[in-house]
Amino acid sequence: MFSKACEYGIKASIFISLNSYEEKRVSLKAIAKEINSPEAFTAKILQDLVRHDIINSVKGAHGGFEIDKNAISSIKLSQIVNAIDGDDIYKGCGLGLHTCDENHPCPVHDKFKSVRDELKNMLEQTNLEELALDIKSGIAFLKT
Amino acid sequence: MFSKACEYGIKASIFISLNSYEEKRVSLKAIAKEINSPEAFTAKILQDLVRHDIINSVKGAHGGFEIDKNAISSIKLSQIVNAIDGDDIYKGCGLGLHTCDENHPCPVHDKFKSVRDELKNMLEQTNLEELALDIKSGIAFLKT
DNA sequence: TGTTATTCGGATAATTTTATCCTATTTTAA
DNA sequence: TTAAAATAGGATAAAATTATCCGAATAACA
Ligand code: FES
Ligand code: FES
Repeated sequence: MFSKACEYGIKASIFISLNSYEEKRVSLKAIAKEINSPEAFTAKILQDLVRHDIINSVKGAHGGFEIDKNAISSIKLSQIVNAIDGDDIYKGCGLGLHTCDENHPCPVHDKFKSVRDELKNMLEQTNLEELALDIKSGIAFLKT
Repeated sequence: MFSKACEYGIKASIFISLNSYEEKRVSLKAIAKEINSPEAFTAKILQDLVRHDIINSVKGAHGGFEIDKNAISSIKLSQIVNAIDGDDIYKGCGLGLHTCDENHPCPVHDKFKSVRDELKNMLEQTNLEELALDIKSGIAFLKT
């Protein structure tokens, strides 16, 4: 459904949120360890999120990644997915036609569209805060 | 969402259905042309569907691919997706945890599960016949 | 019987995604 | 001023997916 890059991006963002609530920056190393991802690859993804202004990075000793505490509850999953995987998952045709087009639909268009729209709504309505709280309260986990 | 291989597999199956209703076998070449897919790659996918007993192949002159006319309405999209992409899309964790597990859920589990289940239901309830009919009646298309 | 049309299957290549490595840059603090 | 701790970013490699090529097997038919 999502790319590995996107999965890492989401998990990393959740972990960063968790720490940003406590004014703590987290290092790449700590993130990769926590979400069980390859370090260098994770670095690329974080850079991408920084460029998209979703997270913030601070270089040098005592640096790391953080998210504006006041922004956490307004950052939606859709922003992260968009930044990393683009909008294909929302707009693409289920059977790979060049574009999904009501006026030139593929055979699964109607059925596919409703699923895709539900996914879209889910991603647009879910914010980082609620996800982070589930980790904090111990009812959800970032790794197996 | 689906792999290219899966997209081709679905489109090919629809086109074969369409012809099987009229007792016509279709060649690899005709299929690839109709669904706008690379021929040799499509061949691999068709072989896969044959091995999974979803479609039937006949070698030699006047050979080609066909689907048992009486089976078309009972072949579900889910069978094709399963044959080609496996069941990850139904059962996998949205954030890539090793398994999706109610008792050890990732932060998006609940929200993701409902989308995934809707997708699953859609694929399990959609059969080849209805898709083929949409092509036949001209309200849907297999290529751009 | 031989030729032609076809699928099958193995080997290989191209592309994309995922992952690693190394150096440069920035910042803190001793 | 120097050392240490960190991110940035370019180059490269590994793995997975997508795509191509070619000979073998099979079946129809002249
Ligand atoms: S045209 Fe295929 S999903 Fe809309
Ligand atoms: S555990 Fe992640 S979707 Fe169920």
